[in-house]
Amino acid sequence: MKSRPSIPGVYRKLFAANGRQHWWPGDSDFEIMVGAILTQNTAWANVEKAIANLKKARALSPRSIVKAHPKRLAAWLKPSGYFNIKAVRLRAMCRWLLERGGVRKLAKLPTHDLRRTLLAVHGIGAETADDILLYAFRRPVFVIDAYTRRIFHRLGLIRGTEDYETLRRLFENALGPDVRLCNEYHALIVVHGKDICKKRPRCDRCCLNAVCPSAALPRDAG
DNA sequence: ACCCAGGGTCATA
DNA sequence: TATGACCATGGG
Repeated sequence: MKSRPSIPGVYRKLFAANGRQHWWPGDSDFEIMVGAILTQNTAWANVEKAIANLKKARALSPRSIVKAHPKRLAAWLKPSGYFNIKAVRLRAMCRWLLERGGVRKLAKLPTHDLRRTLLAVHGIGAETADDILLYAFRRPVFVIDAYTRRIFHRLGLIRGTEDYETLRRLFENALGPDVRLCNEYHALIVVHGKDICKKRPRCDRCCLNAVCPSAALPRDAG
């Protein structure tokens, strides 16, 4: 007898199987924001190398990045891929920080105002903005990523084609405004998402087996 | 030699 | 609104 999946129920399973993830990795709120840009469609291991380059050059600050030569900035970012584009995006984010008086001042804004101004920055889209809101500004925001869509589609809770805001509200309504919960939930999804509902899933070994309708099927029928 | 990774922008229909 | 091209490195 399987229990029906739910958004809070999936969290309990993920947490029970994997424990706390201690996210977001980074030594400062600014480093978290830099990581959020650099990790766009990019493996985190590559992002770490780029951030290490910035640290070694003592360039991990808004001022250093804005005044650095574009060519040199791109060179530091090289290991993270898309380095020309990310150099532009990183500069845009740092300019925004400086113009707005820094993280401390921005932290006074209500969440929806903070999101609006973040989304106005070139290179910051919905997911990156929410990464920054949740992990750098500690706002109760649920981040929707490709793993979230795939896993919850597989569980039969969503169609997977809903737009970003629709899914974000769905999750936030189901969870309530809980920073700790949003933080841990998204971290669990990203860190363990690769092993869940991937092609030819081993449903018998998946930690969501007990709540996954697809797990009862013989093969990959999802 | 593929395939993919903690997306976003821009052009086109 | 909704696809598609493009960006680019590193690990499996």
